[in-house]
Amino acid sequence: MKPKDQNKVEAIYRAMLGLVRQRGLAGITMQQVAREAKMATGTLYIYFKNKEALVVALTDKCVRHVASNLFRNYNADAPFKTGFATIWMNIVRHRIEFFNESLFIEQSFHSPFVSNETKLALKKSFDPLLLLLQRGKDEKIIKDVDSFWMLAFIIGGINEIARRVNYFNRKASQQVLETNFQLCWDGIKAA
Amino acid sequence: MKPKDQNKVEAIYRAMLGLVRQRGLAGITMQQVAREAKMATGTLYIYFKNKEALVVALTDKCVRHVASNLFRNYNADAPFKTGFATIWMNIVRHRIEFFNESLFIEQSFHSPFVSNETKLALKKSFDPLLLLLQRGKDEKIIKDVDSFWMLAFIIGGINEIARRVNYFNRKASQQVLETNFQLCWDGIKAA
Amino acid sequence: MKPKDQNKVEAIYRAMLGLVRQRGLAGITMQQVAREAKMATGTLYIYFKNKEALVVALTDKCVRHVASNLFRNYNADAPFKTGFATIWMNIVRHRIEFFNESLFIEQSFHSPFVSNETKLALKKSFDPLLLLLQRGKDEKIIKDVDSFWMLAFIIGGINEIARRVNYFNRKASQQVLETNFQLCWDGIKAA
Amino acid sequence: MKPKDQNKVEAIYRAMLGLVRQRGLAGITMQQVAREAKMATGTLYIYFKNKEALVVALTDKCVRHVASNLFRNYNADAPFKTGFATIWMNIVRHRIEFFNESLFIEQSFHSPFVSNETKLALKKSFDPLLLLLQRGKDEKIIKDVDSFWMLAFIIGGINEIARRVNYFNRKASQQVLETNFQLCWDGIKAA
DNA sequence: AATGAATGAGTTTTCATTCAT
DNA sequence: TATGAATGAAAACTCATTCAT
Repeated sequence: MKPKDQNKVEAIYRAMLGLVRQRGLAGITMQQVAREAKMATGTLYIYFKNKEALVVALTDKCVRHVASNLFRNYNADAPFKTGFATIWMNIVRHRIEFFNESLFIEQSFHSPFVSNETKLALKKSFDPLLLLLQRGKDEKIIKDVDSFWMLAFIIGGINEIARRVNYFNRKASQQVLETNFQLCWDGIKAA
Repeated sequence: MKPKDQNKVEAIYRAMLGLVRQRGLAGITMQQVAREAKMATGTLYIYFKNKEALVVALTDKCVRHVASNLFRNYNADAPFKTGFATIWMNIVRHRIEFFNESLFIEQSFHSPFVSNETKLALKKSFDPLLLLLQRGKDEKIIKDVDSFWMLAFIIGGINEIARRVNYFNRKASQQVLETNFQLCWDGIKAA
Repeated sequence: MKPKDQNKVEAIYRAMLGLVRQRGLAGITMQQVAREAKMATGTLYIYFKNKEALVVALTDKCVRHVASNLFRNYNADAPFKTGFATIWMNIVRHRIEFFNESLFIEQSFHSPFVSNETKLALKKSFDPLLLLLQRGKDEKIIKDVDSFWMLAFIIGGINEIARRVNYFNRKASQQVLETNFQLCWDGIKAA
Repeated sequence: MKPKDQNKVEAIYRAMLGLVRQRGLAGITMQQVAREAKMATGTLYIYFKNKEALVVALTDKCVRHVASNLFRNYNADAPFKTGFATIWMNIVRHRIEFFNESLFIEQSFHSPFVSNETKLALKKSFDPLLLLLQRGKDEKIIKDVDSFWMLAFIIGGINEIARRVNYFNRKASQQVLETNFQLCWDGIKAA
């Protein structure tokens, strides 16, 4: 009586994420995943019906992971800048630490597998930030710019930091992050 | 690779770029490319030795395309802000219009095909911008922030604009671009 | 410009039929079929979407083949016994000569692939015989037995002849067939 | 094969027989058998060395089952017709009731597992009937037709009755059986 | 003995590449 | 050159069998 092993699922996920970075999502073979996760190919199919199911499940997990981290320690009652800085730091740290997950999400969103539902879920996880931006605009703290584009500005900068940390093997010290936050903040703050 | 018929080559490139967006680079088959380019599979191999050669050639082309557009109309002798705005607009317009090319570059950089040389070439195409940023810092017009991270800030915002235009089917009017430029400018300009 | 090759389809069918006899339907691998048909495995998939499609197509073909042979040379206006003998001989000869097809039909009917439609088509191909039996009963030439069971009696005997010819490697001479027909005829004819 | 628990063995046999009808012998997986027999896959291997051993054992059992039923209540000293009718009824009833076993025998005979010995055993189980037919011929009660073909005629009709009862879900009443016997009898009886 | 997850060889299917036309 | 059927190596997936519990 051997129960299904949650560690195996984790190992499979870890293997996928590691490989995506090297080969790109569709360049990955199930054999590679199995080898990387130290199990037989057949075992993958005990845990996932097929490759598509694996991709879908991992995408969902990554999307939920993002959502669960975005607003950690965020207090909606704190002053605007405090709240915004908290979220900004959350996102940038998540993106850096779990860069492979972001990469995986991006790639899987370009595969024919992932549902619009999942795509929407990712988008909706940013809603509280949109709410906060609205409040900032109401309080005249930040510029009165369409939140869609302001979010682009904020997220874009963050993404690129994470990308560079990972691709150019740079360390993002607290100092660096604060400097970068300053650029972002000066960009959005009301004149 | 005997480009007797340059139209065919273009058709193949166009097919690749269109498909990458839908399926991701590695999800593409040569048959799909051929069908999309309205020719027989065998014909692809008249123009390109194999799939790798096709990916490499297209990557090179896209990288050269970026480089050739970045500094269009840029006058190194103009005032800093004028020059910077010119470049910023060049990049954002290129990224929006040729979004599929950017996507392709990103994906092909994750494939085992593309050489470091090509990757470096892309990086180097931004050198004049780095030069300009240095001048801006020297002239105390912009903040004294490591150009590596300042570039991240600038490019990140631009990337995200292009992404949103394409994924959310938004129109980026001159108005929108100027507003976004303002955010960026306020971010980098010296206090 | 090489057109799809009908000979290939025939070769595949022939290979399948030959193999079914040795291994049973589900014991056949696509590789075996390909080897037997003297082509590469991949080629099978040019002609048939997958194994199931191949089985279905061949089943249909065999069923249509039976139907097309049952009533060859049959003249509905001839005396009952003449007509009946014609059909009886048609069936027995078809079953003997194309024994592998019968075998294939039987096995594929036990697979999860084949539609009820196909099964019905086979059943319906016997309708003219049922009609003839009815006439024979009306004319008091044959016994007044439910045609369903009378058909069982007729067909059962024929099947077993074909089986024995093939399994025991016996020759079914005209003489033998006539003797066997006599058994059948004496069975059904009115007292 | 340690038949500690005969119930398990029976359950496995029952599962096999049920599945063969639906999927065909070679379409059956050990997992399906296990599920159907309400036990774990591993358990099958406690009772049978491997799949082949299971098929062989069940085939033997089915063949022995036929043999044991053919001549039940048969009295070699009774008049010919009485004896023949007894056997005919035995066979038809066995074939109808244990149709899945007949099916299984037929399919397993087409697999590479079953030995010629087993095939011969089945054939030999009909010997007493052949003997009886010879007596009938000697006594001029039945036609002087090669017993090989006369048996084909007799068995063929029986097989088809069983097939139709099972495939068309028809009930074979005593009445129906007697009618069918009459067809057979009229076929073989001397002119 | 019983279980069912794990294994990996074997099968089905795909796809880059070749080749006859 | 252009075609697309043919090829066969490689990928996805299955399943008989084993093994730790």
